[in-house]
Order: sequence, then structure tokens, then C-alpha cells
Amino acid sequence: MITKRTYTISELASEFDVTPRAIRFYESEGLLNPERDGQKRIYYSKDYVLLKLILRGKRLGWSLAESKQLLDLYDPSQQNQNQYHQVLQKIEESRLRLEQQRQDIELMVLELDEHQARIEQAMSGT
Amino acid sequence: MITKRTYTISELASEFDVTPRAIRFYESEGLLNPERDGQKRIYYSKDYVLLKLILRGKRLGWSLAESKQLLDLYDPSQQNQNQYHQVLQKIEESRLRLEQQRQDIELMVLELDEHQARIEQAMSGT
DNA sequence: CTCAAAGCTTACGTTAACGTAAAGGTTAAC
DNA sequence: GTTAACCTTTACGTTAACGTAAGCTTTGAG
Repeated sequence: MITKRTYTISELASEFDVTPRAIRFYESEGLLNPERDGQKRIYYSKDYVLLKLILRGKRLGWSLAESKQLLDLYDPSQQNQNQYHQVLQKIEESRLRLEQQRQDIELMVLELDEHQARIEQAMSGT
Repeated sequence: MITKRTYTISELASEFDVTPRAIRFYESEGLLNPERDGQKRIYYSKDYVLLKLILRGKRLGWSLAESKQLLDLYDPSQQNQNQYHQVLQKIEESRLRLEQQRQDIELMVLELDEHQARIEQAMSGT
């Protein structure tokens, strides 16, 4: 019999370099729903993955509400709420936003490259 | 004699679909510094570009303070403040962050693709 | 047994990025 | 010459995403 890997809140916190408070906050906002052992929260690898997705969203500037929408798309227990074509539409919206971000990144990197070249030019002329 | 293109604050606002208040706020945070005609602010294409960069940063989840740092790198009048190698270092930091975001986007898009395929599978089986 | 470490809830505080509103100046059109 | 459409400044309000602190419970180690 295999026992699933579990995490305490502080384990999860140090794993991702966030505070327990933040993790609890994500739960209060409906993004996580860990099981309990009495009072204590128990996190499984499912929650681990969810937290990873949340933090990925944060790095991309998504609000928790936006990330929640995305997570809900993947949540089978919510599948009845969201009609299929509605899900497909939300997927498409996310994709568009990501595409825009991708463009923004390309441009930023290009400009950084150019500016770096200018600086190095100026430095060589010292 | 050519006269440069200028913008009023509301022109610039509607151009980028933000409010005049937001533009004034960016100025108060030191990201913009439009000239004046008496009381009135006058924006040139230089400011137009700056605002574009600010909003691009916002789409990538950068704070105004972070965007300001980036803009300061491009500002020649600040060039004396920032030593060359310091500038190069900040450029490198920005590049790293953008690289991380790029990765995050790749992963998100991949997962969206997979999920979309699953949905379409499920739909075809109706 | 006891005490330190970790967990819990509740609640108030904080920062960023504006929104909203008030009160007033300027100017082009009628 | 007055009204509508903008502009200005000042100031208080709001929301998101936690931080911080207080007070209480649980638990493994010595």
C-alpha cells in the first residue's frame, strides 16, 4: 500500500518561498481547498500543483481572481457549472492574453538588446 | 519649419484607453514629465513612447516602480547617476525576469492546448 | 510534566494604483 | 458674455494581496 506524499502548510510555504499566511489567503479566496486532519491543513500533490499554477500566474501579473478562473477550468468538480463551449471560450481568452504578453516580452527584450549594445559601444570608446 | 506633434492629456488618454487621472498619476510617480503651456500639460511623441512602455510593463505585471527603473535606464539625462556596469546589470536582471515570464507563458499555453484537446474529445463523444 | 515549535482563527494595518468628487481657471463657439 | 468642454489641483475613497499581531490549541522532545 502506497501512502501519498503530503505537506504541511509551512513545508509548502518554504518549498515555494511564500508565507503560510499567503497560502491561507489563497484558500480564503477559493483557490485552494486542502483537507484537514482535525484543525490542521493537509496538502497533497494536487494542492502542490495548484499552488505552482497560482504562483506562475502571479509572475505573469494575473490577479488571484483571474487565476481562479483558470484553475476552475481544470477543476472536474466544477465541470457541470461551465459549459463546454464556455470553457473553450475562456481558454481562447487566456491564450490571447498570453499571446499579447509574449509580444510584449519580445519587444522589451529587443529594446534591451539594443540598449545594451549602445552601452557597450559607449564603454569601448572610453 | 516642421512643428512637432503634440497631445493633450485626454488625447493621449483615449489613444491608449486609460484615464487622464492615470496619466497624471504616472507623472506624480516620476514616470512622465510633460512640458507645460501655462497650467496645461503638453505631451510630445517622446511622452507617447514612454506611456506605451509603461502600459506594456503593466501588461506584464510590472509595478510602476519597476517600470520607472527601466525607463530611467533609457533616460540620457539620468545617465550620470547610473554607472555603465550598473546599467548593464539592471538590463541583465530585466532580461532574466522576462526569460522567466517567457517560460511561464510557454507552459501555460501548453497546458491550455492539452486541456482544449481534452474538451474537444469529450465534446465529440456526445 | 512542560515547554517550545507549529498550527489555527480573528482582526486590524499597509501599500499600490488609481477612482471619484469638489472647487476653480481657460477658451472656443454661439 | 455666457455656457460647455476641457483643463487644473487637492483630497479623500477603494480594492487587492497580503503582513502583522494577539490569543488559543496541539504536539513531539526532553
